[in-house]
Amino acid sequence: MVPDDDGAFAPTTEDAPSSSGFLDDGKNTIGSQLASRLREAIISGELQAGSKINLDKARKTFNVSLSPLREGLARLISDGLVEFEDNRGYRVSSISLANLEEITTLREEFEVFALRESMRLGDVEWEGNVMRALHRLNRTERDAARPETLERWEELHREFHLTLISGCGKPILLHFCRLLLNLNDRYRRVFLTRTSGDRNVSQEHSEIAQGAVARDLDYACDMLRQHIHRTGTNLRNHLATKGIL
Amino acid sequence: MVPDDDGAFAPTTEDAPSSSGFLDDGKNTIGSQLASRLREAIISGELQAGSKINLDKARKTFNVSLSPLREGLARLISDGLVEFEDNRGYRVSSISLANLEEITTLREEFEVFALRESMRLGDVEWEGNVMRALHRLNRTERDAARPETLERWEELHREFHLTLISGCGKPILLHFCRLLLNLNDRYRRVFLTRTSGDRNVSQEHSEIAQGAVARDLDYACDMLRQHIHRTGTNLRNHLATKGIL
DNA sequence: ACTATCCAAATAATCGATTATCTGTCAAGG
DNA sequence: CCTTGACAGATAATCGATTATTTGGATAGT
Repeated sequence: MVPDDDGAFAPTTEDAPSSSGFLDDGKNTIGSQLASRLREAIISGELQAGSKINLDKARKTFNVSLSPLREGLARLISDGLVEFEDNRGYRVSSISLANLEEITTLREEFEVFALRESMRLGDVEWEGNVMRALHRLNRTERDAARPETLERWEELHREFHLTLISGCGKPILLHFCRLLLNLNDRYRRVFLTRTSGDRNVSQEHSEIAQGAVARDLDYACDMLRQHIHRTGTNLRNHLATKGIL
Repeated sequence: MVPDDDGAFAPTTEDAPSSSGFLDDGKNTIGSQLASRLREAIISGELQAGSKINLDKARKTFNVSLSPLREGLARLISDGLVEFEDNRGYRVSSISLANLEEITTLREEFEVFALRESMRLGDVEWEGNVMRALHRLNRTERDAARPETLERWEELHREFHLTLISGCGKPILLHFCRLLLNLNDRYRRVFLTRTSGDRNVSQEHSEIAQGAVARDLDYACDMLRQHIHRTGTNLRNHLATKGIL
């Protein structure tokens, strides 16, 4: 289905976008399952940024042995969500204004570049995937009162952004973007439970998607850049407000 | 020394550039040592691209237990040099024309961007580091007959490129560039034991470095881009010649 | 011959116990 | 009162053995 996944960074344990999963989707080994659970725990803020991860406690919490625990943590290192130091153990990556700003800047650079390449190279199937992802996202409500809707929305939002750039034919670039999206999502999950009033995010997504399938390179790229930039600005404000320097 | 290493991707086990290492430089745990040895084995081509890594054999070869072996391999996954699949084990990342071309393209985009940021933000110490790295590189000969000189040159070359962009103040970006450099170096180590006749690589490096410290943004970026592009072209030719599709 | 099914060897994943390293605390010496 | 060193508890790293999964080949059925 995906055309070229030859070299490094072939998708390792990412979720398959397609809906009809009749064959088991990874999640096989305990290590994999742990990676997923931990990833969710970190991105959702359940595991506080910067906090140390005590192996013994984690082992008991998840009822597993050290080996798969380390295995799972190792993957989160690749994702940039966990840091490690020899003989000093693991800790959840810390957050900071500088970190957020770097993530935003790099997303503007890389994601926009990837979108441009997708528009240049993407086929009809890619277009279809984009429109589907857009539709599913826009039909999903975000209700701050019901956490499960937030989770669902986050999932579809992530899916939308990844689908947009999925036509670029550059696995490594996709890997980088996926990673940046992970890091970015944590900030949003933690600091932003609702959209700032002066934005119509659904419309922003629609504009990007429509520009993309119409191959209006400059327009779509510009819209995406602004979209990312606005989110960055909003997050920065909330970060400042809610206390973290 | 390095200004901000706050968020994700603080340097994990990278080699310290400075020469006078009076305190132990990481390399502590067996896992770390293994990661280094395996990285060198892969980049040098000793471990063939695409080949499967049999845990049992590796365990015996290196006289270690599974735990540190997996630990080491996990790090190489972060480096993009090893791939992993649940219940199917590890294998050395394969090489391909498409992969090489992506690496080259991304280096042109990211490394040039990082250089521009370095010139914008770098301080005098950064300038000094660049000039030192340049000097050390240019004073080192590459003799195809003596492998140890090649290794030494590769190390200094890598160091030079990383130093160039080390002033950008963006740890994540640096991480990405380091990764791309790793991937790229393997191609060079395997396919290119000497420089193509029509190039004066030392001079290319000098031009980039001098443009950088003179803060001549456009010139330095252009030189770097060309430098990367030429290497990509050379590698592509050798790849085609020496048989791999 | 061709496919499907089952078995055994190979290989990966996990566990529980052991060893090595670190961290904080307290006492002795300056 | 501050520094230094040693101890003990906490924590991380490693090991060897055990369990689970995959793979290749032999066998039976069509």
